[in-house]
Amino acid sequence: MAKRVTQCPVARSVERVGDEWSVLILRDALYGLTRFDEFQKSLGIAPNILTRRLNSLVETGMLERVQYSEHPPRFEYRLTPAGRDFRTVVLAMVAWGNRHFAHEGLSMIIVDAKTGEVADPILVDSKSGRPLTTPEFRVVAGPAASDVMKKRYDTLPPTTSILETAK
Amino acid sequence: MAKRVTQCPVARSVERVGDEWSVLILRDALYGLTRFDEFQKSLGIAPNILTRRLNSLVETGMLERVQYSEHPPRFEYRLTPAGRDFRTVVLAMVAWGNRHFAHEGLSMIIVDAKTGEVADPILVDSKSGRPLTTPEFRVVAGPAASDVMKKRYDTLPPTTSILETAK
DNA sequence: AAAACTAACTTGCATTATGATAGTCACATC
DNA sequence: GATGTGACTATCATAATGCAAGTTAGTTTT
Repeated sequence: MAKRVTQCPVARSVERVGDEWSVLILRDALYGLTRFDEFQKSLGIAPNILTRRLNSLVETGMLERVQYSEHPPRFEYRLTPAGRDFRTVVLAMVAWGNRHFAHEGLSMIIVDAKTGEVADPILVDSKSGRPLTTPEFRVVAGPAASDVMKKRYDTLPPTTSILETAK
Repeated sequence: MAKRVTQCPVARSVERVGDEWSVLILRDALYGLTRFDEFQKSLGIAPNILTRRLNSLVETGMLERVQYSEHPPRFEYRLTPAGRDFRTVVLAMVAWGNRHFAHEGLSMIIVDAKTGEVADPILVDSKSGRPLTTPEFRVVAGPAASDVMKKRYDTLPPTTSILETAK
């Protein structure tokens, strides 16, 4: 895809993790993997592709390449704060995938570390605690929105919008 | 990427929306777009690519191709329940993007539709209302997990894991 | 001290996907 | 009859991905 100059936070996310490997690499990094060959074994990815993806994740500020041994020279890839916070998106994917594509039962769940009770992840407003469902909450242009973004997200959508209104 | 047979809900999500356009198409569909040329104009995507992506989203159960006019024959792409629920992942991306890549200010925000107050989206457990942060919550293998998944997610990670434990 | 091993990559080349442009087809409207 | 619209398909150049093999800098084994 051509490089885009966009304000949309979704498009910006896609620029960073919008290929087929980056999300899986970050999933593994969030799980605790840090080394080149760990990722390679876990993902079955070709080494040249892994190199490219790791470099791009470093460039976009998701990972950091850190030398952890001088003799021999060895490197590991550590999550940056932004990369660590990508956990929220991964967990949203886990929850969504479990809701719709786990016909033979759940193979991955989120549980309370102490009690072991299964958690059911939903998005809420941190202040009010209310779930971010439609039509109670809307997506609108923010203070720094460009004219294009304003035009798009401050007017009513062309047809019934799910981001704005329940169908 | 080669077709994978995996249980991981993250990988399953990536199979469906792991290319550079699908997430943006779904973003637009969630906004309310349904027609071929609406997507084309909005995204600036080549028509042959759009055809392929729409077909793949229909195949994977995210969209439905529905004829809304017989004379002339006209079609639109409607979100399935799974596609509509993908809103949760998109909102997680919006929140994450806003937290880390909106240095010049927010261009897209989620607000209370009535009061207009800005919402701050976080993931919580729907039952207890507690935020799904580490180390209070862990990701573990579920009842339908394969041996590979069990081995991976029921044992302690190789190094400190963010999915499991705070760094 | 040579041989094998490990981690982290490159290089070369075939295959596949993407992207730009142009063209098609069934209608509808002027 | 000419032009317009919606939803594409076809062709071909460019770019990305994938596989296999090779490289480099060291460490460990025999």
